[in-house]
Amino acid sequence: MKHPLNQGIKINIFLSSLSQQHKHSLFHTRANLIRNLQNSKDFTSVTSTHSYVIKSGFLDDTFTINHLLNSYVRMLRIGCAHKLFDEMLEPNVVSWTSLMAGYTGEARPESTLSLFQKMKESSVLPNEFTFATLTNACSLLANLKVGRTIHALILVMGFGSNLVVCSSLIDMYGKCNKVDQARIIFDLMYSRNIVSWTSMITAYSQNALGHHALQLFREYNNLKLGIPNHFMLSSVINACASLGSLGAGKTTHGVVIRLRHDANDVIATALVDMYAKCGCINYSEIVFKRIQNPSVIHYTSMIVGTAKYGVGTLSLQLFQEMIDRRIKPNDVTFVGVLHACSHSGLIDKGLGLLNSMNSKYGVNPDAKHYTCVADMLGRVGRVEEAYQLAKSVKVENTEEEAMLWGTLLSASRNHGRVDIALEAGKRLMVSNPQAAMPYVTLSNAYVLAGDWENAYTLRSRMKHTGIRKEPGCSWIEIMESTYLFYAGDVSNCVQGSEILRFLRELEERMKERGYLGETKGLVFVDVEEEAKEQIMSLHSERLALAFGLMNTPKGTIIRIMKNLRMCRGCHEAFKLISDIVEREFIVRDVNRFHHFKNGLCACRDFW
DNA sequence: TTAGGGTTAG
Repeated sequence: MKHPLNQGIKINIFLSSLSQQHKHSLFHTRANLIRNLQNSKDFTSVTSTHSYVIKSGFLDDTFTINHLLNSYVRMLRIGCAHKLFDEMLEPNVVSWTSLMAGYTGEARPESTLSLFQKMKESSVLPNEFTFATLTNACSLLANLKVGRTIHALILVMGFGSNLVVCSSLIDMYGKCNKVDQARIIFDLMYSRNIVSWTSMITAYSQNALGHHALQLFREYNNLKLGIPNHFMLSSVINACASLGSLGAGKTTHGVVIRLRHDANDVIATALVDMYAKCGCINYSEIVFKRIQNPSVIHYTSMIVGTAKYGVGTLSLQLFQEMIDRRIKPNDVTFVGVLHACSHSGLIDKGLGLLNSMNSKYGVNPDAKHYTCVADMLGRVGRVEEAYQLAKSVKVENTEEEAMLWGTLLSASRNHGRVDIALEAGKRLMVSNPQAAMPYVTLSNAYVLAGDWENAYTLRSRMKHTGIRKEPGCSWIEIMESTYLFYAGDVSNCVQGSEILRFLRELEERMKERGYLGETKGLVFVDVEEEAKEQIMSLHSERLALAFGLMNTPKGTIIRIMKNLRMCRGCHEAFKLISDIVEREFIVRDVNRFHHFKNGLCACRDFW
């Protein structure tokens, strides 16, 4: 095995044969080359320094070449990095790890893993960064089986207690939805740093456990372990977004401003996303407009936010704006614009975008884009077209399959196509036999078609196989209190009768505007439990909406709107409620934002 | 010199 300091020894032997003046000159040249590489902002300056490296005779110096390799990795030029690596005389652990990190950074985790296989055949031993990089590749793959194999290897090689490795393992288990396993690793760590705390907060946030994420953040602050950095704060903002917790989100934004992280790109994305998910698209817009050079991710975040808010035309305007500014859209951008078209009834526009994705913008449509289009067609009743499209789509994994055929199942239930619902349901049951959604939705499709026998058979099968549906719930946050509504249960609501009265009024007004929606659900008094549960879920969401209209600022109402299944495919209903909101309920929050802008709301809860 | 963060359809 090579000594880790081999390259240092080699250059020292070489230097010992040189004059003092020459040695000094060489060190100076090398330092300059490395500084140039570290400061490189574009590919041209890296290639230019590369040619100096060759001219100065440093091609055999592993330390310098590692810097060059890392610069290519930073510029996302993995081909150049790999070529350089292949030409290296003595690649060390940093060279191997840097190249592996490069492949992971370019979303090619399989290449990272196969490179590791080659590394094992070499005489270079992996270190903690190699295992952290490998673990990251497993996170990207979201492949728990491979991740566990790497974890086992980590334990065998004696890195099981390493700080760097443990932080990456927490992240990996979090991304594989094994948050309990992540917590076990976190709890067993001998020492932790801000990275390990952030990894655990992120694991909670990404697994819909926002309250746990915020609790851990409070713990970090109470223990006075240090000032949160932008990594930690962006994870906390994401937790607020996942909770739809506007209050906590604003408080964290206050902290961000106080700690002067508001100019950070990733924080800005998290804030745009958080405000949009909390229904405050106007705040998202304020944050967005302050970003000096918005990237494709900033634009995409705004496009998705406006799409979910129901203003598809604004999403399309933003899309055009980014194209005009020569910002290249990516695959997620197209998910956003297609989603916008779907939720705003802009069918022709959506189909046009799908057809031009590749030819005009160089983005290949894949299963997720076709799912958006199937949804778009399904919403307006073009279920047959959606079905034909779905059959032609090549899905790469069960998640994509679930999204595509789940979309078809909902659309066919809503439009009375029991035949398609049955096929979609069967596909979903085969790919994930434990999922409750296909049983419940297909059973509802049967009920809607008057086929009680099949609905009953399905329900029995569900019961027999022990598949249970978690009760649906919705929640709203009013003046720092959270109100939770479980499906079919309004017992915790003190203003129940008032809400019901308002709900009736709202329904009447919707009917006046032509909304036909799901009112027929209310006659399902004798349907099977699961079907009733779904209907009651809808009903409780309406209650939540009514409650929101009476007590909450516009933002919260719109967040609830986002969740309201009753508004699916009904642009008119959306407009109606938006009108009501615009007229009656927006003043208070605007004033609150005035204070917030001056940083007065910062640190109230968390510090 | 190598590890952590952002946007995603039912």
